[in-house]
Amino acid sequence: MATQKLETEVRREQIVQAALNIVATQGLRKLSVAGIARRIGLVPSAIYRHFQSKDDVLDAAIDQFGEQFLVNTCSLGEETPDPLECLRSLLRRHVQMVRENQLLAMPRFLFADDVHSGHPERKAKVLMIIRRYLARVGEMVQQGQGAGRIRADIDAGTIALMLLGITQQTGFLWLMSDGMFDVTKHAERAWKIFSEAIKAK
Amino acid sequence: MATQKLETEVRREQIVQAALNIVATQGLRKLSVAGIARRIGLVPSAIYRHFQSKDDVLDAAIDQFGEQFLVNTCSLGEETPDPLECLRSLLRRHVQMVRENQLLAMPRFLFADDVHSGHPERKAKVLMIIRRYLARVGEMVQQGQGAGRIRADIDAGTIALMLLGITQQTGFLWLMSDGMFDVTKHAERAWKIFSEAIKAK
DNA sequence: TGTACATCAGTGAACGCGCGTTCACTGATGTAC
DNA sequence: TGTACATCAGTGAACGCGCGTTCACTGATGTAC
Repeated sequence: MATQKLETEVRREQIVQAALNIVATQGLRKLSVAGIARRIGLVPSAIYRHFQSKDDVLDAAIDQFGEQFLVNTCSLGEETPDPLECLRSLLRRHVQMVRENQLLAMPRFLFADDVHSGHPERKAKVLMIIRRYLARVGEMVQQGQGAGRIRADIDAGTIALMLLGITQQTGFLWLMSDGMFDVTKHAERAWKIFSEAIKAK
Repeated sequence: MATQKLETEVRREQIVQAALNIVATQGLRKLSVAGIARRIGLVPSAIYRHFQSKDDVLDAAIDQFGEQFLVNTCSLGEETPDPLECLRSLLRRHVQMVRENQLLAMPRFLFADDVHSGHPERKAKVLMIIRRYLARVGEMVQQGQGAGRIRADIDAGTIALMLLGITQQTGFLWLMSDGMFDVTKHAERAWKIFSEAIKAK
């Protein structure tokens, strides 16, 4: 056979991305060393040239997911001046990630299995991703409250959680319907109700 | 050893309940025939006196979950006349189920693993549970719209989905925080924002 | 009331499959001289 | 420019563990006579 040789850095990226794709589309239980290897045209044992264990691959995949998930929360503040529009854009981008089957990885990491129990550090890692998201969204909300765009009598953390809730909901619907449900439309409707509720009068 | 003998009907209930508890508290991956047997003081092979396979146990556990989840949606209509109060009661009861670690079984069935892929009927079964929930809640909403208590310009299905979203959100927070987060308080806050948004003016 | 027998829940040893992991080996690439 | 050697990604066979499942056997319970 003799597959083309590539540097370990390249292979590591390929392996992590393959693992993340498998988790996002098929779930954590379907993640196998053999499956990862097949995706990038390698033999299972070749994975061990680049990672010590399957667990190490999983950890790297969670990190990778965190970056892909949080990248949007960083830049938005500068682009869009209006905090409400900012929240809306964030929701839209995450709904887009759902439609590209990227965001499903999160609940699959969370609810699947041994993210908990055997691996508390791993759970803490996922928790940190969510904390960063909530902190960033909370800042946006507080900016909006300071600017008189968002009702100041509602806890900013609650608003951040509810926005995450809408995103998670679209992921849930996308999964349940095998991509048939129009999650974009649902997200727009939910946003309409939600944004009217938090908008300053 | 010689454990006490019990009728197969009794054992079936014990097995299903044990399986459901394991899934709800530890996740689907931690569900093993040996684990189920240990919980009720049997030897693994004894399970096969009462079920043909582990898959059969899982199917029965999903059915059992569906009953426990939907039981509240049925009776509420008669007890509480006000549709808005009715929705609130339903949310409260489901938050209570979250706190008792019962409701976590749903996302764990859904996101865990082979509920999909290998077993389309199983996914359809979970889907049906959710459809029944949404249909029931949708009815309540429409009653509320007819009675002038809920805004009639919002799609009833969207409202039902958002209420489910709040419930799911509390489950997510409960899981992430290992039960430390005050999900009841969060649910009350979210309900306040949500109910104000859908209440007829 | 006592005996023989059928039924059936429970036991424990064993099997087999999937899968993560190891290990000796290969062969291409780059570097030293 | 050519040769020897070190490095290291890739290979394939093999191992071992976990776990679902099977099977022959046990022994308690209830019923027929």
